[in-house]
Amino acid sequence: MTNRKFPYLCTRFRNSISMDYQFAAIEQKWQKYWAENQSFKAEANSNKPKYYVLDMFPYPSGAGLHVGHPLGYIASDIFARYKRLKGFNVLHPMGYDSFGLPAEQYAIQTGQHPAVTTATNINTYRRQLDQIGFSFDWSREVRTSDPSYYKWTQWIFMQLFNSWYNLETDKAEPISALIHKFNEAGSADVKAACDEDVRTFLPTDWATFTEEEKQVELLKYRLTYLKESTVNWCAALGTVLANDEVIGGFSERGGHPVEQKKMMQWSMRITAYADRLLQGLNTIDWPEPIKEMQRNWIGKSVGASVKFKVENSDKQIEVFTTRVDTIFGVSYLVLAPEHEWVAELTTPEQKADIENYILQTKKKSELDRMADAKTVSGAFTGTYVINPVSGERVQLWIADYVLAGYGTGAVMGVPSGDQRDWLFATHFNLPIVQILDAQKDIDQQADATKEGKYINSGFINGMEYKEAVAFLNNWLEDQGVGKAKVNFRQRDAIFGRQRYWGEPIPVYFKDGLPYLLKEEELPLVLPEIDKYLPTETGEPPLGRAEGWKYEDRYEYELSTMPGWAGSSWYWYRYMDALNNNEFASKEAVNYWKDVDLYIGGSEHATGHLLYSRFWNKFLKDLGFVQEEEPFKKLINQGMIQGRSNFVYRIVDEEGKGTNKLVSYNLKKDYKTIALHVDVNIVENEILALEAFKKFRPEFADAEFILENGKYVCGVEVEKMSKSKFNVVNPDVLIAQYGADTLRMYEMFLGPLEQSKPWNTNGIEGVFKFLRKFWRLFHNEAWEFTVSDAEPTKAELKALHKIIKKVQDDIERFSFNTSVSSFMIAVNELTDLKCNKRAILQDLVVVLAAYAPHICEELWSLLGHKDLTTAQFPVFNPNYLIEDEFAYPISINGKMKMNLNLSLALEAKEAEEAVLANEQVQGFLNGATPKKIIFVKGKIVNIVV
RNA sequence: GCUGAAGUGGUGGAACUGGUAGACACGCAGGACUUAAAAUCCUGUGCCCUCAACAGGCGUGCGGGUUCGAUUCCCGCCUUCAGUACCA
Repeated sequence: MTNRKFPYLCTRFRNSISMDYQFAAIEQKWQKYWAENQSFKAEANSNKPKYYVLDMFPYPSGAGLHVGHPLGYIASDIFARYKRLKGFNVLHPMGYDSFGLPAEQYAIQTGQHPAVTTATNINTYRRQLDQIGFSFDWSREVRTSDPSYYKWTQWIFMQLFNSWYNLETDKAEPISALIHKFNEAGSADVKAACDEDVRTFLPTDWATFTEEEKQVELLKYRLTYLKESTVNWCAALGTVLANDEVIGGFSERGGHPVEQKKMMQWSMRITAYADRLLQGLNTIDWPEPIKEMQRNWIGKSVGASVKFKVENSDKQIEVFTTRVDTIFGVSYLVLAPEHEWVAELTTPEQKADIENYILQTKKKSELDRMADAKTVSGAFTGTYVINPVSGERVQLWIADYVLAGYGTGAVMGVPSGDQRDWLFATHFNLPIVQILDAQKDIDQQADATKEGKYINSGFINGMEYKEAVAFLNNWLEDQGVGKAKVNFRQRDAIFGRQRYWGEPIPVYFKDGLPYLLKEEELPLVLPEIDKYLPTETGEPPLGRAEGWKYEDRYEYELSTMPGWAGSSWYWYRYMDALNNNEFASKEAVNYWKDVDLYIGGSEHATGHLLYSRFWNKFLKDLGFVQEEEPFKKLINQGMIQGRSNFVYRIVDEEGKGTNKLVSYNLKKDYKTIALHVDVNIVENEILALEAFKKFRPEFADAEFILENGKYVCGVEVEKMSKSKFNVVNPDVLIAQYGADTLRMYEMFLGPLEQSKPWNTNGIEGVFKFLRKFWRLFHNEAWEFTVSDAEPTKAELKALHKIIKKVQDDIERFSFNTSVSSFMIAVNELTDLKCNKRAILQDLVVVLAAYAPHICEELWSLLGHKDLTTAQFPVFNPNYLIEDEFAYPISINGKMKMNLNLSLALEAKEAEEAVLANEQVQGFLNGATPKKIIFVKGKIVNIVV
C-alpha cells in the first residue's frame, strides 16, 4: 500500500518525506528542545539518589569522529538515560582533553596557534556529538587547555610539591609537618617515601642548614620533585616521555625511536602509592584484564636485597632476589652491561672482552635484544665477589639479560633453581650446585621447587623453605649485609615535557632552586611565542617567550605538564565546573563522591587509569575528596576495527596493471593485485560499479569480469584509517538513517566489551525496526491513532516481557540483546495489531534510552510532556504467569517433540500424562522407560 | 614464555543458574505487488541422506570425562586476538 505513494524510498536518502517516520525532522526538533530546556542538567542538590556516569573524554583530533568513537558514548548514554527514568539524579558530563601533541605538531608545520586548531576541532566534535542525541550536561563542559581549568591542575601540582609521604601514617602530609619533625628530632624519626640519598642529621644540624640546603633536602621528600634521572628521550618529538608512552623502544605517538638520557626532570612520586594502588584494585569492580595489567605494571615482588663484597675492593654489589633461600647455590654474579661500576670492576686482562661485549649490546636495538632472548651471551670481568653467607668467592660477569632499569641492575646466579641461570652456567661452564633434596634432574634443567629440605647450604641445611627465608633475612640484617625487601617494577612518573601545548608548571627558579608561585597568582597562563620549536640553545619552546619572567627577574620552569596531568582529576571538575574559588566545592564533592560507572578503552590501563587513582588517593590524603578510589565500576568498550574492501586488478605479463578488474571468486584464474576500494560504495561486498568509476578516475573506462552479474569485493580487517578507505563517518549514516538507528545499530553489533570490525551491512534491519515501531502508532494513512481499549493478556505479556528484559540487560551491560528483544516485542505487537495506549505508552518509555528522539516524538503525540522526566514502567511478573507449557519431550537426551502440559502438574502426574501420549509411545517404539526425569517448567527426559 | 579473553550456520551474534542449540538481524533463494526496476510484504533458509513428504543421521575448535541431559562443568590439546616480557 505504501509503495506507490512513497517513491522517495527509491533513494537511500529517505528523509524528504511527508508522513512516514521522518527521522531527520524529529531528531532536529528534539535535539533543539533538549538544548533549550537544559533537559539533562544534573541537579546540584537533590533528594534523589545520585548516579555518576562518565565517559573518557576525547582528545579532539582533526580527523573528527569515526563510527568507532561513539560506541562507548552510546552505551553510557543509554545507561544514563535509563538511570534517570529509574529516578536517579544523574551526572553525565562531557569535555575535551585538549592539550596534546597533534595540535602542536600541526602548529610547527603551519604556524597556526594550537589553541585555534583545538577550538576548530572541538567545534567539529561538538557538532558530531550533538547529532547523535547524547544526554550530556553541557553546562559542565571542561577543556583541559582552558586557563580556568588548568589553574586547578597547577593548583594540584602545588599541593603535591607541598607534600611528602609519611610511611608511618601511610599517607601524604603537608611538607610543614616534615619541617616540624626536622626541627624537633632531625631526620631520625622520619619514615618517608623519598629519594635514596637523603641526609641523616640532628635537629641542631637542621637549624644550621642554609635556606638553600634546606630546600635541596626537602626536594628529596616532595611528592613532585626535580631530580637528575635517566629518562626516555625522544629526539624526533624533542621531549622526554613517561614509561607508558614508550612501547618497545619507540614513542607511542608517531613511533619514533626513544633513547635513555640523563636529565634534570620533574617527577611524581607515584611509587609512594604503589602498595595502595595495588590493594585498591581488590575493592573496585573493574575488568580483570585491566586490574591484571595494573598489577603487572606495578610489579610488586617480595624478596631480599643482599650485598656481595667485591674481592680486593671496598665496593659491595647489591642484588635483589626473590629466592634468598637459594643463596648457597650462587655460582656467579651478573651486572647489567650498563651498570655504572662495570669499567671499574673489570681487570686489565678482561678489559678488551668486556668492552667488546658492551659494544655488541649497544648495537642491538631493544627489539633485537628481546627477539634474541634465547641466545646466551655474557662476558667475565675478571673480578671475584664474596658470597656473604658462605664466604665463597664467585665470578663477576656482565650479561644483557640483566636489565639496568630493574632492581639494582645486578643479580645472583643460581643455576640449579632458575632456568635462565642454568642456561648461562651451562654455556659458560660455571658450577651447578643442588641446594634442595627435592630438586630433580638438575643436569638437564633448573628445578625451581621450594619443596624439601636444604642441602649444601651451610647453616640452613635441613630447614624448609619458610623457615630458611625468615632465618636468612634476619641473619643478613644482623650482619648488615642485606635484609628483606619489597621491590616494585614501577618507577616514579616523569612529569615534565619539553613542549609548548601543555600546562605551564607553576614554578620559578631562584639561585637554581625551584619555588612555587603563590596560589593567588594562578593560573600561570601559557605565554605567546613566535615559533613552536625548541630554542637555538636547546631549551623547550617556552624559552622563546619574550619577557616571560616571574617578578620580571626569575626564570620560569620551561617544561610543561604531560598529557595525563589534566585527565588525572577532571571527573571532580565536572561536579562543579564553574567554580572560581576551588577545583570543586566541598558540597559538590561530598554529594557526587565518585564515578559510579566509567566507560572507556582499555588502552588507558597503565596510563590515565593509574595516574588518576594516584592523584585521587593523594587528594583524599589531604582531605580534599572523600573516596579512596575514583571509579567504582569500569567497563571497557571493544575497539571498532576497520573492514576494508578490495578490488582485483588484472596485471599483464610484466606485472603492469591493466584496465580490467576481476570479481573476488574468479581472481584465482588471473594474475592480480589487490586495491583498496572505498567501503562506502560497497554494499554486502557488492561493488557499485558507476560509483567506483567516479571514485577512481583512472578506471573510468574499466572493464569488469563479473560473477552472476555482480562484482564481489574481497574483505580484510584492518585499522580504520583514511589511507585504507575503510573509514565510515557517523554523519553519513545519520543523514541516511538517523541517529536513533545509528545508536541502536552500534549496540546491535555485538557485546559492548568485544572488539569487532565495523560493518554497515545490517543497519537496514534496525532502520526497518524503527519504522515498524513508528507504524504501531499510525493507521494505514499514516495518521497517529491509538486506542484506549483495555489491553489483552497477550499484549500485556509482550510488554512486561520487554520491561523485564531491558531492565536486566541494561544492568548487566548487555545492550545488544535488548535491541533484539525490542524487535521481538514490536513484531509481537504488530502481529497482535496492538495500538493500545496502555501498552504503547510504556513501550515508548522502555525504548527511550536507546532511541530517544523517536520516543520523545511519540511521547508528545501521546499527549505527554518531557520524556526525560518520565518513570520507567514497573515490571509485573503476574502478566508472565502461564498455566500451560509446551514441554520438550526428549528420549535419552535427544529432543523429539513438544507436549502441552499444565504447569500445575507434579512429577508423577506429568509422567503419567507423557506416557499416555500416543506420539510418545510411537517414539518409544515398545521400549520400556527405565527412568523419567521431570523438571517442572523445563523438560521431560525419558531414559530407555 | 607468561597473563587475560575467545573459538557456535554464508555473516554479526543469541542461548543469563547444566534443560528445546542457532533467538534477533543481515545475506541468499522463491513468491506477491509493479509495464518494469527500486521499495514494501509473504514464505523458506545449520549440514547430510531422500524426487518430495514423513522419518532419520550429524552438528557449538579437537580428543576424552562427569551427567538422565553439556555451547555451559572437569582434564588434555589446537587455533585466534589482546596485553606483557630475559622482572632476578
